Amino acid sequence: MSELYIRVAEDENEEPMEIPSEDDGTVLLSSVSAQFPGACGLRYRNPESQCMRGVRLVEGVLHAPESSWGNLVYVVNYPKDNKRKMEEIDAASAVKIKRGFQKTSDLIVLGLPWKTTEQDLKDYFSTFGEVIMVQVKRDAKTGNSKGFGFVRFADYETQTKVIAQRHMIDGRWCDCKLPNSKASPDEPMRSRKIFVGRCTEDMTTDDLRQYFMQYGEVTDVFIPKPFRAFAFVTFADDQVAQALCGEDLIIKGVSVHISNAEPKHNNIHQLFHNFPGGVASLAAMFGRSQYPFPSSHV
DNA sequence: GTTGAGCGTT
Repeated sequence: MSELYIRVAEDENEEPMEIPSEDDGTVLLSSVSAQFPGACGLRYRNPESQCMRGVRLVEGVLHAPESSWGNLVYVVNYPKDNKRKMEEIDAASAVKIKRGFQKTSDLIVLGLPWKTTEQDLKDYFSTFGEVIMVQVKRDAKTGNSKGFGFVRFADYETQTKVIAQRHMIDGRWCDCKLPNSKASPDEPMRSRKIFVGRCTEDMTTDDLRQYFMQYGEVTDVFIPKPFRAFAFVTFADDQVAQALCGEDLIIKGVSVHISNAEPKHNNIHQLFHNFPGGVASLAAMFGRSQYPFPSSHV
């Protein structure tokens, strides 16, 4: 065995990544595809001919050219048909990859004693792993607990463990489940704009812009006034927006829910949208069987 | 000041 690692890149000009070789000097294709999902082989530029050469691949094992990998940078091959597709998948999952492969989500905690506080929840769940968010839902007026809350863990393994068992919290058995809010995932609208639900009043457009910048270029942030607990964020790239849909993100310590922004209605629709009795009574007033205004999109 | 299956001020 000559080297421990070979240098692999997606492109000759990209920064290479070191991929481990096996004891016999070969490199497993699986080692490559672990870092470059979808990879089906390697190639390199032959220093003498300046032509690209393929690396021998036998049953998932990549063999060094001339018995040594040398100091060359090897370039990843993707299946021809899938190349475009792979790029799209990469872009769409870039957000998730940045954060790690297993995304955690908020868990609903059912059956909490009325007296249980967020500190109690945090203390209890911290025995399982790092807790990054807790909430106890309360009546806005009285401040009384509604007997349920939410918890979010840093690691997916923790989440899995917590869901799998019942929890004795302050003398009551409680259940942790994936909330219904994402049981029926909204879809399929390739918008560059996302709906940010469960915003709090202290979130400014700057806060949101600063936060969402990490995922891609933000071209607009809109917060309805007066406060309505949601906002819209528009990205330059629709794939960034799509990749975020369905996720719960934590901004200023609170969990916001990302979904597709529904197509914007024009002013006349907005005006009549909350009409008492609904659009049916409106239609009746207009002597028609249907909502009197043509629908419009985006 | 109560309660005990559920689902987070779109």
